[in-house]
Amino acid sequence: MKQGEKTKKLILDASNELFYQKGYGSTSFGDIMQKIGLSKGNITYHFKNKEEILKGIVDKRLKEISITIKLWEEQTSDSKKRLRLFCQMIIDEQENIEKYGCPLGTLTSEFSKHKPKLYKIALPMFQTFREWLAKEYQSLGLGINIADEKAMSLLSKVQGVAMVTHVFKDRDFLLKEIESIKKEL
Amino acid sequence: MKQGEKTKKLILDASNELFYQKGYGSTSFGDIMQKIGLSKGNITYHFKNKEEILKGIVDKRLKEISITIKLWEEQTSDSKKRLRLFCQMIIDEQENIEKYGCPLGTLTSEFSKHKPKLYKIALPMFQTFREWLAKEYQSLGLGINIADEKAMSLLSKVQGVAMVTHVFKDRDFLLKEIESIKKEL
DNA sequence: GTCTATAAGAAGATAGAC
DNA sequence: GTCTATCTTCTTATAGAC
Repeated sequence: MKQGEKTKKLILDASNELFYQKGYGSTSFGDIMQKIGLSKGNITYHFKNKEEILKGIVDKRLKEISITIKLWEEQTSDSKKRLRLFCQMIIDEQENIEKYGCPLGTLTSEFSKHKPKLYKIALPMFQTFREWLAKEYQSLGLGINIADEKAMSLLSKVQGVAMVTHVFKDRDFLLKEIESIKKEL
Repeated sequence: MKQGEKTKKLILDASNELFYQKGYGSTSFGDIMQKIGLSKGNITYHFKNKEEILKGIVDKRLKEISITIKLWEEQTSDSKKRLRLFCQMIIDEQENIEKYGCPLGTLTSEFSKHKPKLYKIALPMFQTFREWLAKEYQSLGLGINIADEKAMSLLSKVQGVAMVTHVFKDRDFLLKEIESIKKEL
């Protein structure tokens, strides 16, 4: 990898972490470049503007989501078990969720009210999960509409748990509630 | 009411609305004062700083929450019905929730990651509902710990619905899901 | 109490030296 | 490619006239 590509990747990784931990709006170019030990003037050599960084992050995350889903599908062909693997993700990430909330939910929420351009960039991450969940519910014999409703319902439950866990800093709640959601599947 | 008090109330009402619709961070003094047709230089005559406006809003909302709860308690002494009235609130506010999310959830989330001072100001609104829900679950014969868990669980479900409804702009989902939550109570 | 004008600071973005 | 310095814009907050 060339030096330029290397720095670009460093900026993306640092931004991804900071956008999650502090939020997009509260993360400045200074924060990002300080984290990787370069001067902040550098950032616009690698990215035209802040929005382009977000796009880079979403691309990166979408690829990671695809890989995660592929792993779940390789682990089992049982759709009910796959849905449980989806829920398990929240348990695996419990520490980060308690501290920072859901990485998808908090980012998308930050944009949904009044930043339509950024919202459109971030939304596909959510949609990917929604569509995959609906597909798995269809495999369980549900019609396409009901399957999508069930997908939304599961997304909703998991987002609620992440949100309340984060707001009340209560990881015990996360564990109990996710287990209960898994059982009800 | 004196003129000063009148203007102060106007600022609080306008801020309350804008903080909900645009978010706290994205609402400027200019936005607020433009909404009520006064010069923006005026604002610090009535409030020391932006944080004080937030405090005023939270005070106002806490009073409204108390009144709402009192109304629910007057409507029925059946705790299960009271819990359903809590859920019904989301249905009554469906239009706003679709557009702007939950007024409590989105505000608290905005602060929870990296603005601890503002977070502490906003949190009591959530706690009020949590404690009241737990009290009602206790009335249904549950022990104090289980009652609190059930309160968290209901808060979580409702927050999830509000969040997903807002992010996907899907009011139909809200209606179906809240009705389903009510039935399961 | 409200106005206009402005200070002070932060953030995104640009320019030119090295 | 990275640095330092600077520009511009926005926002909170202040000062003084009316």
